[in-house]
Amino acid sequence: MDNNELKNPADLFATEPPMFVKGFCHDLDGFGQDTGDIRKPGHIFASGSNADDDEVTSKLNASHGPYIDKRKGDFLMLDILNKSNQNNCGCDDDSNAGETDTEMESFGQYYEDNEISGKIKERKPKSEKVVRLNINARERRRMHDLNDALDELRSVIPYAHSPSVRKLSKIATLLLAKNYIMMQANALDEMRRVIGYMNASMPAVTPSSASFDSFTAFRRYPVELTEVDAYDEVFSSHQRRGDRDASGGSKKTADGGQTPDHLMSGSQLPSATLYRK
DNA sequence: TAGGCCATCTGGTCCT
DNA sequence: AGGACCAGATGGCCTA
Repeated sequence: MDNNELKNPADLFATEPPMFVKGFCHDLDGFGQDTGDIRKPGHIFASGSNADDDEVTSKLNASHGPYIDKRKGDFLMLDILNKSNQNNCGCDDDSNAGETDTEMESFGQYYEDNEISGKIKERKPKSEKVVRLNINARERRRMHDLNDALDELRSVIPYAHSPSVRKLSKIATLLLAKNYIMMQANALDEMRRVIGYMNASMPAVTPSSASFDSFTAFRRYPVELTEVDAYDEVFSSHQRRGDRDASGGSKKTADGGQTPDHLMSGSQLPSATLYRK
């Protein structure tokens, strides 16, 4: 695509190729192939490491509730842990391991009875449980922060913010953000050309030096457009993966909802990115 | 029911 | 040593 060509911003926003996605899609494909059988619903995995914690989480957040509910669950788990420590007179040694702390026992079952491939793991002291739970909590917090940042990014991306439209997935958010940045960069570039043209033909309307500096400043940070050729390959990869939206344009969802054309045309997004709630 | 998306746990690695 | 970051594994929810 000629970068100097005047474009409809919406079209550019929708069709610019996702440069960084190639490896990502490849990884996703590999992921699906490698673990597809394991991930089928109902599969019972021997480790059970997450199962026990998930069981607790499920009790706290019936039916995979909203994001915030999961956080409640996390904090509750830590509360239980703290209570456990209090019940143990605040002692932080391992001497109290395996005692009457039934709450701790219930959600920390993994640490007690974890079984992989028939091998019983040794019991871990409570201090290790505390360390592990703290690490888990930190990781959860880190991912929550990451998701918060993604939410902020979503909030500034011009897409359908209607409550009837499901929020963008993580990958869609990143792709659209990238396209939006490229669209803005191209718009600036085009404006710069127009101003240059006007400047040449009508010296009397020369823009102020200050505004012109902003364009030259922009040129110091040129947008890399040379890698966009990879898009076709990436896009076709999406199609190979069964992207039903590959034809682009609006589509009706099962309950009659309609996705925004400017987002779906070009189909750079994974399927089921946007649909009515 | 398969596949997409997600949250979470976990162990490893790197950095301070 | 502790925290941040990362990637793999797992299971749940939802949609087509």
